[in-house]
Amino acid sequence: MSKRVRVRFAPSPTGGLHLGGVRTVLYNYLFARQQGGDFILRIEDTDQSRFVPGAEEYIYDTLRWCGLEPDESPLLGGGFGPYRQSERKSSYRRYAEELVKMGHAYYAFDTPEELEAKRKEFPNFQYNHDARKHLRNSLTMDELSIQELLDAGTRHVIRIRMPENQEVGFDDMIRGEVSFNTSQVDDKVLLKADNMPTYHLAVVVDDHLMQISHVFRGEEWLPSAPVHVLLWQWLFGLDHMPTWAHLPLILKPDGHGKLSKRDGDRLGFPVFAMDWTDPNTGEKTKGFKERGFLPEAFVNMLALLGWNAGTEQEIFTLQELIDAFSLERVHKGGAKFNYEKALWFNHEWIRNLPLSRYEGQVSDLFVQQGLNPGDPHRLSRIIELVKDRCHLLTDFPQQAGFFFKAPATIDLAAVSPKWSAAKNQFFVELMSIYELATSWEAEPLELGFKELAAASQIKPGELLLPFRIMLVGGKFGPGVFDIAALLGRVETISRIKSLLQLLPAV
RNA sequence: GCCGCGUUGGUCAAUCGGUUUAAGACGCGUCCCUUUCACGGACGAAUGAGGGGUUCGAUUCCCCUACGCGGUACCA
Repeated sequence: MSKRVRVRFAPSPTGGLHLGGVRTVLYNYLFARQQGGDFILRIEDTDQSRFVPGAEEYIYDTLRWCGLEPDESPLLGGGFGPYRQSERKSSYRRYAEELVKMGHAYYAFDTPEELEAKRKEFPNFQYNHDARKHLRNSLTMDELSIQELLDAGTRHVIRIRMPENQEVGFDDMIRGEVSFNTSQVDDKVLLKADNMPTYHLAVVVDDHLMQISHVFRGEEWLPSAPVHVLLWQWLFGLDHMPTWAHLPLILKPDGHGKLSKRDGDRLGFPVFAMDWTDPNTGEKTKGFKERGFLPEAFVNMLALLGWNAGTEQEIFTLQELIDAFSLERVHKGGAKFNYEKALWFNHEWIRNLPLSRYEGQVSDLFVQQGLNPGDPHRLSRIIELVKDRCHLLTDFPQQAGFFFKAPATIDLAAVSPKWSAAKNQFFVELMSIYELATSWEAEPLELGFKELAAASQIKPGELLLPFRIMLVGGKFGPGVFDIAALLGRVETISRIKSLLQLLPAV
């Protein structure tokens, strides 16, 4: 009885993929891998008016970046293709016709304009079992005129004929028993006038043809689930219907409602996985990738948004997620997205991942900022030194820029109020000592510094901050002597000298 | 409006009727460490929407109300 696990992610290629979409991918992927099943990517491009060039490629790129690659897709192919619904167009009509023959669907000749007018007249208008009695469809017209219209090629759609007052329920993996009364759901269009199926027909037909065993989708689909269940019942039999799981939504951090790309702009964090530029409007939306997130952290954070292992573990590798994941532990309620926590996840991953995983990207980031990363070995030491202070990959240039270029801005106010002739003298002497230092390492540099301080009768604490400002320009960064060691003799002395010149004479 | 799904601290959340003074994490506050900023450590503030039941006993089960969200397209 146990059939092979086959799950699918079925996005509509209309723009960038946002958090919620990627999380749906993730849960599909985790389940498939854990169960030794297949993860399929199917492109739901049945709405030709919403075609957006590049959106499909964006999906591939995003899945690749996240490391959530499908087993079958339009690109990869597979035994159940084509994987783009527009290319399966010809296969849908016969199912719709079959439903008409069974009496579960009907032709409707109302034009979109007519229906729009109706909705304007009656705000609560629904094309349901009641309304259909008064509209232009094959239920209200005689056989002959229907045939005439059809023969004449009159534009029409095929609608599902929802039964009256019937309870349709199913067992949701996350929510348990869910049921709806059919009188409350209207006669959804199954086949559009352009012969393309709507989502309702296409999911059912394709999930059947592709032998999908489990469907994980957003909670926004719950209200139309009875349509899908009925379609399964009539077309392929309830025994073959996939198991459903409706995922909770990801909500705005403030206010209310589903998280949308607009919230990102408004609140200053990414919502899409990667940067996306709408080719039609030119509108740019920022992505987590370009913002400086590691895919490991992004995936980890998403997994925990609505699911938890029931243990105290929060940092998970993909493999650990595959092993620990379970639908039973997915929350029912929606989760408000928390960017602060996302930053924390990224910070953890920056600190724990081997440098080799991301030093190339950090190097690129330096180049983008006009800094020359130079020797890779030195770069690694620098990254190692500052990574505790970086929540994002993009924080590195800010946190370590002074290693590659003398500070552009100098926090003079941090030193000048307490500046004195004695301190000035100290640094003049320090330069001579460093000039002659035989070993340019952090420890001996610190030792020389402190011995001189003692000899000058100044507390080292009074001198350390000025020294830091000289080298770094501000009150941040790793230990000063580590910095001096990596900066080298020439640069260190040069920076001491230039600050001394900026300070007021005393 | 109607239908559906939800509701534990500011946020993510554990608890699957009974050693719980209701975990843990993020964030926040205080302190320690650090003669910078972080990291780290210690401590702290902060939670079961309201009302009825069921039960010896409810955060846990049921009902009602409130609130939130979703849906209500020839979009997905």
